[in-house]
This record gives sequence, C-alpha cells and structure tokens, in this order.
Amino acid sequence: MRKPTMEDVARRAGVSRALVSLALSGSPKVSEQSMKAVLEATDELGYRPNLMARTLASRRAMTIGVLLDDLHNPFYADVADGLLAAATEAGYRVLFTAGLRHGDTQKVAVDTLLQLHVDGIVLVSPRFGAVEIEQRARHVPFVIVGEPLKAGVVDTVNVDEREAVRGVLEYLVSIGHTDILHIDGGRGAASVVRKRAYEASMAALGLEHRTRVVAGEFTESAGYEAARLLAACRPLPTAIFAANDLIAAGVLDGLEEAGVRVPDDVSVVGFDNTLYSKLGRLSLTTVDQPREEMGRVAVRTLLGRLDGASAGAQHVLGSRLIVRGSTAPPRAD
Amino acid sequence: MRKPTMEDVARRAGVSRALVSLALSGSPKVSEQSMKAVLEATDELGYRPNLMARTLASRRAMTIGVLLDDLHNPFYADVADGLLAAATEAGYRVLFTAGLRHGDTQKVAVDTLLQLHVDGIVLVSPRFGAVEIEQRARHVPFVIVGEPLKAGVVDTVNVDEREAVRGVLEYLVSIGHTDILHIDGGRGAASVVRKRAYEASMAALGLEHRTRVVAGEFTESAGYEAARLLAACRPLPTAIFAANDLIAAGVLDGLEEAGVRVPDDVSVVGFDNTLYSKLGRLSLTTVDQPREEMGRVAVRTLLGRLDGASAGAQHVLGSRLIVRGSTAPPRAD
DNA sequence: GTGAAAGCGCTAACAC
DNA sequence: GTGTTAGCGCTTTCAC
Repeated sequence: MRKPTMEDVARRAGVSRALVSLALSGSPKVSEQSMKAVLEATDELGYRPNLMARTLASRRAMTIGVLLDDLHNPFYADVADGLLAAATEAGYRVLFTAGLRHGDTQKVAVDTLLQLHVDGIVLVSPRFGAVEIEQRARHVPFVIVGEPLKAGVVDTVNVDEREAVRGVLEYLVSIGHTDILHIDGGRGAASVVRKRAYEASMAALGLEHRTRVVAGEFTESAGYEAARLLAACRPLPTAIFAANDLIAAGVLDGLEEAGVRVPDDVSVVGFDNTLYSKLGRLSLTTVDQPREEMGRVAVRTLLGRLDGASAGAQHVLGSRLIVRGSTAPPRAD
Repeated sequence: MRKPTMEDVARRAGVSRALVSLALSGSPKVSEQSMKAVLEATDELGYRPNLMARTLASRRAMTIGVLLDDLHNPFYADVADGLLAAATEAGYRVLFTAGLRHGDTQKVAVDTLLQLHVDGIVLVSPRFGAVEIEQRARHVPFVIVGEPLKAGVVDTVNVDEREAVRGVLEYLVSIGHTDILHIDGGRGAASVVRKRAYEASMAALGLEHRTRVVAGEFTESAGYEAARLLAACRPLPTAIFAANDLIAAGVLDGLEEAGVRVPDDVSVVGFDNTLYSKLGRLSLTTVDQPREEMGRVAVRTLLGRLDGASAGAQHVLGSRLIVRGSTAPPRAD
C-alpha cells in the first residue's frame, strides 16, 4: 500500500527521475518514446505526484485556501462557487476548511491553511477579529469576504452594508412603517455592522426613539426563538428586520406558530437573498448580494497580490433590495 | 514576505534546528530556557511550521480529505459537522474540496486530495462511478458516505435506502394513495438506488402499473420545473415522492404557483430531513437520516483502516420517516 | 534529450 | 539537553 514515487516510475520506465519530472510537466524536450514509457509506467502504478514534495521544491503551491464560516448557510455555497470557478480558470486549486458551528475552531482551521503554506487565503465571514487576522496575514496574502474590516494588510470584498440597510429601512418607512425592530446576528463584526447601520438609519429617518434591537445569532432557531418571545409582547412592532435570511425564516416560522400573520400583522425583511428566501411559501423580502461575483472578485484580488499588487484594496459591490411577499403596509389601526 | 523557517527560528533563539523541532513538539527533554527562547522567536517571527515539509519527513499528514458533493445542500453540512467533530477529537485535521455544481470537476477535486497525500479520504455522495473510485483507492483508504456501492476496496456508510423508500410508500399506501409518482435525482448512483427502490416497492405493493418516474436532478429548480409540467397534466397523481428535500421544496413551490394545493390535492414527500423540510411554512414529510452520525462513523472507519483494519466494511445506519403537513389521505373523488 | 546533484523545510536517529 | 546527519519526494540548474 506504499505509494509509488517518481523513483518507481523512473525505474519502471527505464529513465531517470529528472526525466519523469520533465515528461509529466509536459516539457517539449522529451522524446516521444520516453514520454510514452513514462505515461505508461505512471498509470500502471497509479502514480500521483506528491503535491507536498512538489510544492516544497518549486515553492509554489498553486493552491488557494478558503475558510467558510458556516456550511449550513447557502450564502457561502454561492460564494464558494465563485471562488472555485475563478480559481480553476486561473489554474489554481482550492482547499476549503471550516470550523465547527460553535466554539473557537475557526482559527485552528485557518492555521491549517497557513501551515499548508497555500499561496493565498480567503476568509469568508470569519468569526474572529481584525487583530487575529492581521497577525496571520504577515506572510501570505489574505482576502476577507463579507466582513467589513478597516483593511490595511488585507484586502476586502463586500457590499456597502450601510447603504443596503438604509435601503431596507427607507423602503419600510415609505410603505408606512415606523415601528421597526431589528434582530441581530450576535457579536461578530458582520452582525455589528448591520446593527449599527440599522441604528444609524433609524436615526437618520427620525425614528431614533423607535429603535429596538433583539439579540440573536445567524441561525434559523435564533430567529424562531426571538419570534416566539416577541409574539408574546404588546405592542408588536409593525416590521421586523432580521440580520439574515436564516433568522428571518425562523421568525416567519415562530410568528406563524404564535398566530401572527405575515405580512398582515407584521412585515419581515431578511438579508442575503439565499435560497431560503425564495423557497416554498417563504417569499421573503430581502437584500441580494452578488455572492458568486464576490467569490470571483476575491480570487482575482488574491491573484493580483500574488502578482505583486499591494494590500489594502477594498472592493465594494452593489446590492439590491428584493421586495417579495413578506412585507406590506402596516394595518391601519 | 518570505516565510520564516525553522532555521530562522533556530538562529534567533540561538539553538539548533533539531532543538526547535523538539521544543515545538513539546518534548520533555528541552530545558525551560531553550523552550522559552524558541517560543519567543516563534511568535516574534510569526513562524508556522510547514505542514508539507513536516508531512514529507514524518510520512503522516494527520489530515483527512473530504469531498463534499454539493455545498448548496444542507444535508452535507451536517455530515461535515460530524466528520469535523470526530476528526478533531482524534487529532486529525480536515480539508474539504468540492467540484462545481455541474460538469466533471469532482474527480479533479479528489485528485487534489490524492496528490496532497492525505491519510484518508471521505467522499460524500460523489457523482462518479465505482470504477473511478476504486482505481483511486489503491493507495489510500477511502470511505464513501451516502452512495451505496458494492464495496470491496472501500468502506461505505449509508442508511438502508431500499427500506427507507419502502417505508415512504407503505405509509402513503396506508393512508389511501395508489397513484404515487416519483421525481428522481438524475443519473448519479444515489438517485438510481432511490428510483429502483421506488419501482421495487411499488411492485411489492401491487402498484406496478401505477409506477411513474419523472426525470429530475437534486436541485430545487428541477423540482419546480417538474411540478409546473405535472400540474398541467390530468389526472394528477395523488402523491409525489421526490428524491430529496430540495426537489420536494421546488415541487411545493411549483404546485402552489399552479394552484394545486398540498396536501389537499396532492401529497408530497421528500428525503433527507434537511432544514428545508422544517423551514417556514414548508412542513415537509420526509425521511430522516442520521447525518452527523454518518460523518462520525465515516471518520471512525477511516481511522480504523489507518490502524490496520481491512477494507470493505458496510455500515448501515437507521433512518426514519417523519410525517409532517405535506401528506394527507387523497381526496375522495 | 537525458542524467547528476543540490536543495526545498522538516523529522528522527544517533552521537555527544 | 543539544547538535549532527540523513533522508522524505520532488523541481531545477547545469553538464554531457
């Protein structure tokens, strides 16, 4: 069960190691005969070049490492598609890591990538802070997606969250809402940005006194819990702005169970335009981010860095509000 | 931007390379003083041991490679959680790869894993055949999850799909359905197994003449399309058994748009008990697989192989039917 | 065209 | 306790 090495291939093909190396990298200065012998030996033995040895010797891994925050959230799947497509086109491999949903395992996952000495690292919505990121970004280019950092040593790819959130609130106000509550996504930076944007927009719209935030987490069950609690309080808000679609989906669930109708009694807005928001009878008003494109831009940025570009680029892509069936003017009572 | 090596650390700490190696692996025979010097040098330089070099020298990667079929399907996220948890407990890292949703990129993804010379590989619902798998499993242990192969050189982890499908059909028949249509998931083996099981169960229940299969794919949009087509045909089946929850969710969507009510006009059953089936107003009758446990068993099996166990184990875990609101007795007309 | 030899960053024997 | 040495499997000059 010992894995065949280039030495084995060379012996079997009756040539030297160096020639095998040349042959496999498609060098033009290998005779047809040798080429054929090498290729034959290669697949008779089921030989695969050892990427570690190759990387060590050539000092290029041709690999991009990606940390995905949460495999449960389809948002990341689309970003991953974009990453994968762009990397593949450029001849790079992609290796994904993830932490467990709870706890502090994401940093460990990134360290794996770091230790693998991949050529560059993309963090998709990491749940740890700028300090820890920057201290890791000393020797390899980092691109952060979906986490609005005050970039310096890293590059970032985001939508303008403040503008997106303001768009949501302006829309809700335009159809008559004033009592708009926010369910946030926890202590992560992404959540904090949305919460701050909510607060700022409420203030800008003259609704500072109506500002209400319920603490949540980026999961469906957090939304469900929040909704169950809210449903028991009077007065109900006339609209709920959830920090993402998963939360919003949970909210719809919880409200329905409590006999609160959407959008008749309460309007609900999500964020991300994931599959969830379109699914089944959900029809969720939400904010669309160009997820795949974010992945592609991240890879392009990384490759740029590898080509010598300096760090600190901040790519801001456009988002748009998608109005569906979960929002309506408030009841006139 | 050159990455610091163990040599750099050694120089800075004023000791030899070997001692750094010992210190970092926590050997007890390193003086406190040296230990301190090494640790200091290590984080002043931001040093990370090069996993490639380490693996090359020690011939153990302490890493498990995992191919995930589709990041969009939350089923795999749960399996991944189980894999990650079990591997971490055992001191192994996990590296994930994925192919693009369409095309032939999965094999490339597995080849990356192979070339990395990870200690073992888990394939979660791979979309390529036994031949290609076995030819890759010559030099490293493989465990296949969610793909019922006639194992030999690989191990497998599955639920008894035939039994699960029969359970679905027996339930539907028991509440009065006889006209039960199946939407399949494409040409992959997993889909074929479910389709065959559907056909066999229909026959066993004396409903051979009612057997009807619509070709699909494991996506929501495939379900949606199928439903739109079906809705235009008369007579409608009284029940639809979709090959997974994504398809079923799409079916619900498509039927609703066409004015067909569920479960009043048609009952719908999915497969996987993913988040989708519980979400929002979906309430889908479905089959629950112990997803996380499947991941854990896969890792345990792999570690067993690494410990010298022979290949060919076939783990069959239990599944159960979850009845929710998308099924009811057919209308009496 | 082809082979010999050095070296990528590390571990593991083995000396001292 | 600490340093020396020989590889791990490969790429990459540089001769021939």
